[in-house]
Amino acid sequence: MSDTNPHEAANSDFIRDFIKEDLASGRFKEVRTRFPPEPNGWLHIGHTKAFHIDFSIAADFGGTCNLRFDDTNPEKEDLSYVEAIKRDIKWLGYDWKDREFFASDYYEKLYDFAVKIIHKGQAYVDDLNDEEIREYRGTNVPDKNNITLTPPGRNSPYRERSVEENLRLFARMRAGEFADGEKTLRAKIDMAHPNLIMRDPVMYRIRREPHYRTGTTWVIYPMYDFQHPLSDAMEGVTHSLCSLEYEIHRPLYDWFIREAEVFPSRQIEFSRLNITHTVLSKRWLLRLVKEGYVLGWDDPRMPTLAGLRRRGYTPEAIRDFLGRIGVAKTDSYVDVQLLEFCLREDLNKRSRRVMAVLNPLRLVIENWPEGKVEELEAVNNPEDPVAGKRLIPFGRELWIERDDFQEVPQPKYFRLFPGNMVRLRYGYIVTCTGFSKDPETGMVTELRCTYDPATKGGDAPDNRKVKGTIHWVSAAHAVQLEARLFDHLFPAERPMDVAPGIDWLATMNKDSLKRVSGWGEPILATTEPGDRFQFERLGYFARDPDSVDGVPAFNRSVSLRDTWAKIEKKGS
RNA sequence: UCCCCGGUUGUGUAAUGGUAGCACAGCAGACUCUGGAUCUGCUUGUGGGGGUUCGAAUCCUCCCUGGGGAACCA
Repeated sequence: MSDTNPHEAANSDFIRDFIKEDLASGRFKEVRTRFPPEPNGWLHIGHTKAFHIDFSIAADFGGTCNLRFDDTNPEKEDLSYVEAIKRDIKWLGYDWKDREFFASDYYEKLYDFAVKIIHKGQAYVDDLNDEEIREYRGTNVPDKNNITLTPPGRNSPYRERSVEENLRLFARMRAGEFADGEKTLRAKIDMAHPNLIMRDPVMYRIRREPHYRTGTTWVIYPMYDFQHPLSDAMEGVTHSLCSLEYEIHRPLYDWFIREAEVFPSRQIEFSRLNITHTVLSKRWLLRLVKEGYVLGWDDPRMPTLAGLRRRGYTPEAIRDFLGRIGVAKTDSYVDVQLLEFCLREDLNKRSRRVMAVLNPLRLVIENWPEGKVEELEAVNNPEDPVAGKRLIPFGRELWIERDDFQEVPQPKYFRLFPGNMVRLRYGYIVTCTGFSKDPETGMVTELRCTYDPATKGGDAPDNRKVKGTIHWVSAAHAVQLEARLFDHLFPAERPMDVAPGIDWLATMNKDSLKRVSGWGEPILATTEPGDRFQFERLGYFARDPDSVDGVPAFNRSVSLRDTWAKIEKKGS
């Protein structure tokens, strides 16, 4: 990708500073990074921060970034996730060229490294089961209430097996001579280490589970802590960038590199992305899907890349966002409004304008001849002259937005009310002469206006001030459409911070999707899924792949900035 | 409890011993055939105490406070 984002070019960050030091000191001669997704779920906006950092830093330093699937857990991984992840990364505009790797391709080499470490007397086969391991580690009761002490762990009774016995046992583990969970291979480090990660971590486990790539070739699988540093080293990764949760794993990362005597990759950690009104936890997102709170992983309300894409987000907007949020070690919560700002800014420049009415009210122009139709010229995009112009039909009966009429106008309201004049965008200036009401409900059913023939196109030859301009659609030519209006899935700014004892699902916005039926310009009948428009005065919309009974559906990607809404809110 | 890592306007992020800046949000105004866009201006910040220094967001120290960790997941 050609990176033109000024924000990331201009700013330095602590990772880039480290890299500059490493290059200056000669610790590394080049920069290689990697993005290591586990193929067990869909990519969301949080992951994009990680791979944006990996790819853009490599690009900044003239280096490369590998895509490596960290697929060492056969129980959760699947080829379909690999495909989805690749599709999403490509869509965002990042290119790993031919550097596509799989940790599962390294199984044989990793096994050899394990043997090497056993030879050095730094690993042993343990017969303890998972519960016993935890107990021996000295912390059988994880306690968030800070009551328990952390005693030093105790050595496993199998810790002092001879190298020969360990070698023999490990080979038998691989050969499938033991049941799942019966034995593990553990690094022999220090059971009294203050960092519990270092208390003889498990390197290999036995699991008779077919792997999506290696099938039933293996019954032992390497653990992340063992596999990751060695995979990095084998690929010559200089800077292994990951999120803060791995910070306490770094001593172990370095330990395996030292003991295996391989390329000294360096791990650097940064804080992961949080966004207000959004959850970015795989587990939470899975529950939303599984329990039907959303329509699927690609529901436009989801923070998944698939969801954002369907919602109408552009790769450019997301990349701009990623350049603006920065990189640091502070736990951060980025305002979702920044993401929305980036989208508006991008879409404002590039999307065609079109008129659509989503809450229709009939307007009749009393002095317009029955049956007469005129074609009026409209600008496709005032921000982009190249986008050209189009013709839209105008007639005696129009649909306008119900909100654009008030029987008794509130202060500062300058749209339609009895006696007031507004401009119909690209049409004529009209004056409201009356309206009808449903006697039962009190709802306004129809508006009547007269038009001024001298104002064709919307220009007032006498320079009279017309404060309001409203959008409209000719009723005789209107195309029916469905608009899907979204609100945050979570009303709380920080939905993950739920009070103890409260199920976060109970805090969800029950009304985050509104489907409304409306009318649009004729051109909207010929759109394709994925097409993006600005519906003037309403927001940016993207045509959804889905449609009901041939009525095209449009997702509101983001609303327009709405100054009036603020005025209205203050007035109430 | 122990170990690790953080705390700069509402939010995010710069300043690497020398004028605390930028963006979003917010507020006010200008302009406008989208109450859009654009433009202008404004408010708000170095968690606290002590120390080093001519000078501290930055270095030292104590405290306060937030996050992470104790999987045969990654």
